[in-house]
Amino acid sequence: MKIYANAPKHLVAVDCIIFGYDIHDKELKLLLIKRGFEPAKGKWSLAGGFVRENESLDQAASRILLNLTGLKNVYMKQNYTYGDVDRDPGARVISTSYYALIKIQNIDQHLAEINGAHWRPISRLPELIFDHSQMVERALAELKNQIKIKPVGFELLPENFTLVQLQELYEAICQRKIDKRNFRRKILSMNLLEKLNEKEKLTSRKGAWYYKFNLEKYQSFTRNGFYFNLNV
Amino acid sequence: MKIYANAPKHLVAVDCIIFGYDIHDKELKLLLIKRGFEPAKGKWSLAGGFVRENESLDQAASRILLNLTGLKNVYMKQNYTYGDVDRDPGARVISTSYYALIKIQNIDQHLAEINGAHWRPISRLPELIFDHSQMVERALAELKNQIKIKPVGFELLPENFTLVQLQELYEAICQRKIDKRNFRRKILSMNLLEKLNEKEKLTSRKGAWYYKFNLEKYQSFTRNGFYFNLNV
DNA sequence: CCAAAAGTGTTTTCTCTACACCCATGT
DNA sequence: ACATGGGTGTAGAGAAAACACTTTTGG
Repeated sequence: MKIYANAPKHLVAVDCIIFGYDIHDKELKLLLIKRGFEPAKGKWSLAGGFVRENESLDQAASRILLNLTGLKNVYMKQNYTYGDVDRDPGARVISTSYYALIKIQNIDQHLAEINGAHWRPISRLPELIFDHSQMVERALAELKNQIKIKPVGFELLPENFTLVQLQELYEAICQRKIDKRNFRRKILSMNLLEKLNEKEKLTSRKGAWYYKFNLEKYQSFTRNGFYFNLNV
Repeated sequence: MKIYANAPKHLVAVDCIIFGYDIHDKELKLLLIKRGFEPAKGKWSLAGGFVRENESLDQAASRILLNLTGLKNVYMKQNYTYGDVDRDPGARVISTSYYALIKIQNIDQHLAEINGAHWRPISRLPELIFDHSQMVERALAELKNQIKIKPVGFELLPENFTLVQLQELYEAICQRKIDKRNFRRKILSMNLLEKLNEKEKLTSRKGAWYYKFNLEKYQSFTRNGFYFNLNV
């Protein structure tokens, strides 16, 4: 039962698992920061911060991401709240994790550098402080699920992308090889992609057609009971 | 970036969405309480309470459930954290919701009564305080997903149950009619149910065989890469 | 013997998977 | 002309869905 007076108060933080995808080396990456203060100074951690008096958790997460990357209006999703008493050796801190999907090429390099942020491939992460590795694991598990049932993969790609690149993204996240013909049939049959009159010519002589995701179509299909489903 | 000193502190609460299932009227229910204090005294709400200094969020949720129902070792799962600044008009409170699946017949009636707790069918819920309706909605959505991919339905049934009862539970949660033959074939083919030498004779002359869920089998199958999947 | 609920198989449809060759182009 | 990556269709297997009658037994 809630009794407002005399109820204890707690430090509440938000930690951001910032995913990016590099179309060139075909790897899913995390934006990590070198912690600049005690405890655990110099160790790798997620981008985090305390929740202020007059901001919601969502706002805190957006603020932290903005300060680190200069990005607004990014796909972010709350993931889990970590509340063990001793999870942070500095003090009792309750922390809610959010994951963000960003277009890696859009971030403000200068800002990121100032804050000691670095991209690290998900397959070779350094040791992280506290329970941050667990946060990453949980977020990655959710991303793997989400990408099959919601068109969130496009948040990680440039506006225009080729079907090869899209497939490589799915392979990087699902960590398995996908059949090219089956993949293309499935994604194209949803009618969510718009074929552009332009080719990507850097990686092959023939060139690959660019596509882009059509959000309007997706939203109108969704209103009619359509469900995204890429069962890869 | 975290700066421990001078960071603001917040009231942190836990709210429990307590699901129960009545095999007789075949309805999914919620255990709600009449709030005994201001603000919103006399209104319906979820069971909640503030997180103490020396307990984790999980422990707080278990404590609240125990105090209300007398039950321990119940299936509980964290669902979402609600952090809008003005969600509680009494003060700024950040609240993490947990849902619990309990066997309705096991609760301590006396304790529940003292605390003003009442079962209400999910289909005809009263208006709830604050954002509690939203909490219920989100928890129910997750339950609908979970019940298809994890054997959590059994948490809501008595130890021994008939296949008819199990199907009715699925129909109540998924809110749709399920084909009897397909349902039985799927659930039995997983080899998780043990047929008992006893019949339920109250609802029919022929009687229906009792079954029980075999947790050991489930765990050993799970270790071998088996996934529960009742695609209803 | 009849009412009421439990229990039981088969066919059809659809979805998923596996698989190999031609195309376009820059050098 | 050839090397390189892009693009394309079909057949077979397995899963899901649709469907109706028989069994049991208390009264």
